[in-house]
Amino acid sequence: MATPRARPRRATIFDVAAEANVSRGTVSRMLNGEPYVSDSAREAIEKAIAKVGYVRNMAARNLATQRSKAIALIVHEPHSVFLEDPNIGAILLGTNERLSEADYQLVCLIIGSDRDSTRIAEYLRGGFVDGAVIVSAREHDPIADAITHIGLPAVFVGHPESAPDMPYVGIDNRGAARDITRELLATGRKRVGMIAAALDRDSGSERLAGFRDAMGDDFDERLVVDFPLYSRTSGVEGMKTLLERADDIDGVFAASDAVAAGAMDVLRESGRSVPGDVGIVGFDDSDWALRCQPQLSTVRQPADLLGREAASMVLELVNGVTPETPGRILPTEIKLRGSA
Amino acid sequence: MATPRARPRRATIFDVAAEANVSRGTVSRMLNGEPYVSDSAREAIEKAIAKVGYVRNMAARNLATQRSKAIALIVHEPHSVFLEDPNIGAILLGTNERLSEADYQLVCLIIGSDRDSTRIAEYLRGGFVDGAVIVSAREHDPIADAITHIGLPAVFVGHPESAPDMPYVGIDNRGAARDITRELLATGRKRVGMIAAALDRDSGSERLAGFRDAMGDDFDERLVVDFPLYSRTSGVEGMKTLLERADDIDGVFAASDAVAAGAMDVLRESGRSVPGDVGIVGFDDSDWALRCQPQLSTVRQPADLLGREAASMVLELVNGVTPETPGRILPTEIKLRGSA
DNA sequence: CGTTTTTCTGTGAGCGTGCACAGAACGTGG
DNA sequence: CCACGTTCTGTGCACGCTCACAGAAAAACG
Repeated sequence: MATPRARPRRATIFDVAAEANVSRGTVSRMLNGEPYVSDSAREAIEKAIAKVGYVRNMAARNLATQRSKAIALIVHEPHSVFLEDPNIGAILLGTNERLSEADYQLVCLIIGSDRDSTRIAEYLRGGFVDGAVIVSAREHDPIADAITHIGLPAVFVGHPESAPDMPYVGIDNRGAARDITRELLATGRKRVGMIAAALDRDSGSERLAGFRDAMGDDFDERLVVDFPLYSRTSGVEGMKTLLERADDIDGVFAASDAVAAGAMDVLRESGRSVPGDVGIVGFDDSDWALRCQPQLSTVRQPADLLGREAASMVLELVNGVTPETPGRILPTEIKLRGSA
Repeated sequence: MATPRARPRRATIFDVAAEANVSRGTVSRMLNGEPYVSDSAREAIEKAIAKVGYVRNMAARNLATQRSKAIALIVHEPHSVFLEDPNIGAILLGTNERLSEADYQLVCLIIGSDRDSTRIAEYLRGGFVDGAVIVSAREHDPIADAITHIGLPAVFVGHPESAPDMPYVGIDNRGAARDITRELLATGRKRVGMIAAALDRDSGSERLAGFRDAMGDDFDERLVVDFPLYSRTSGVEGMKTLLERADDIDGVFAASDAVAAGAMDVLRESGRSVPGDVGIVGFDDSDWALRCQPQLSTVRQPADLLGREAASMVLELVNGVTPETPGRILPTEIKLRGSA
């Protein structure tokens, strides 16, 4: 394994210049795709680069240009949710893909405990990244506050009320929740409840608002329960509570597919059939929806596109383009399957 | 939103030095926790740092020290698997956690298509990262080859035969597969098959080998099917094929929980009961295992610890410590639930 | 063929830090 | 009070690159 520190000195721009019989300036220009490089020089440099095996030293470049060519993806979720919620993974992939195309790097900052919060804030001020995509920010999220304070270009996935002026990309949670609830009602349900989740986030509170919209005068506060997380466990606990409160309940809107899956398991155990006795609808159109028996009627949200779009917006901000609109709303789609 | 490029000049070590009436050298020493800094200087510097709001410029530091304080996590999987396979998320979290503790950053490199492969290799030679953790490397993976060639400190999660000398952390796939298969056999099954997956990876081929070990003379090649991915779809297709080949099959070892879940769905649709008519066991002990009806008997593998351990090993390598053992094997555990 | 414009090239300075070296301040023992 | 070791501090240089500027070469024009 040789001596560990023994990696040979890497070739620099000087070596290339010497090999190609030109100056560093010319090499630099060529590398950055600037005009005014003669064909002969270009050719010689290309050969020299191949010969000495040159690759750019990014630290040096970053220092000189004062940018890092990296964007942070900030995920503020407990680890369990990070694993369970497929949206986060999809957003990550979408963001990563878009950034790769622009030759930027994705740096993952996963905030599990609040203890991490200050460390991350520190990091963001360190010039490691040129911008940030913030996923699943809570209202009054300390990280979000820190970022607006630092003035780092950032885009939210979702639209927290506590950061109204920040650029964001999201979906119409309220409208979609209203629509899917109406679909549920259209199957003739009389006693409809909701298992809400994550009310400290815009997605959670908006979905509840949409449910309320759809229910109108039939809205019954006692048929709404809420939990901190979009998790299967929330669905299990929520459904149990709802059944205790109203055993004649015949419709449930779950704040996410994972929640719905948990609820369905409880219904099955209690001897109720879906959709016969109880109709149930979810939100996300994630893996969970297809794994349920019967498959879940839900709202499809384009999580990967949210990531892509957020990445695009950050890149614009970083390059000094002020976006024409403060936020972008991506379309959702109702997916009717067997569960309601 | 002011002018985009107008972020004020950041305070440097010079500003701190001036403010504290000492020289940059002293500030630098203090920052790096070196000895020989007087208490009075230390105090003055601390105050100055707070006053001018100084944070280290990492680009400069990286340039001077020739290290980046970042480690790459290389995931070579199609996007669908990245989302579906909970192991990857868990490894990511474990790695991230350990690196954070050591003040290193995680840079995610997700290779979806082979097109990315060369780009990533280029990146790794660019000095962006001091080391790498490689997840789910195939045999003769081009990235793995590139890394060994570059001489970048790297640790594999898993142990591809094509990179026998690289440090790795893994589990005893073969032994665990053998044990779980024996559990299945112990329930009195006579016609037992396997839905294998990812035979181009050590985990996949080892699990098949373990199955073979357990079956001994009863091993029947026709009762083994294999698919490229550890996915639910593989389980669905695999189970269909197995039923066609032998409709009296009464036991199945699925190469992962996701595969098992797909297989169970097919069994249910075909009117067979689990574990009554067919016993089924999986591998991973992921979310999937608990979501099945009945819950899945499987092998628990400590994915988060694999990530942690890999991170620890990379950090050692980066700091010039040659690990006493080339690889570390973490223990697995049989989890018996209702499915067999 | 001289002059202006355009294209191309080389050079110096600077980005913010770590590190090695030289030297200052401080105590200690003779 | 001098010599000496220890603790502490300041300075120059290097890291590898980009950028602005000035000057050379080539092209265009009258």
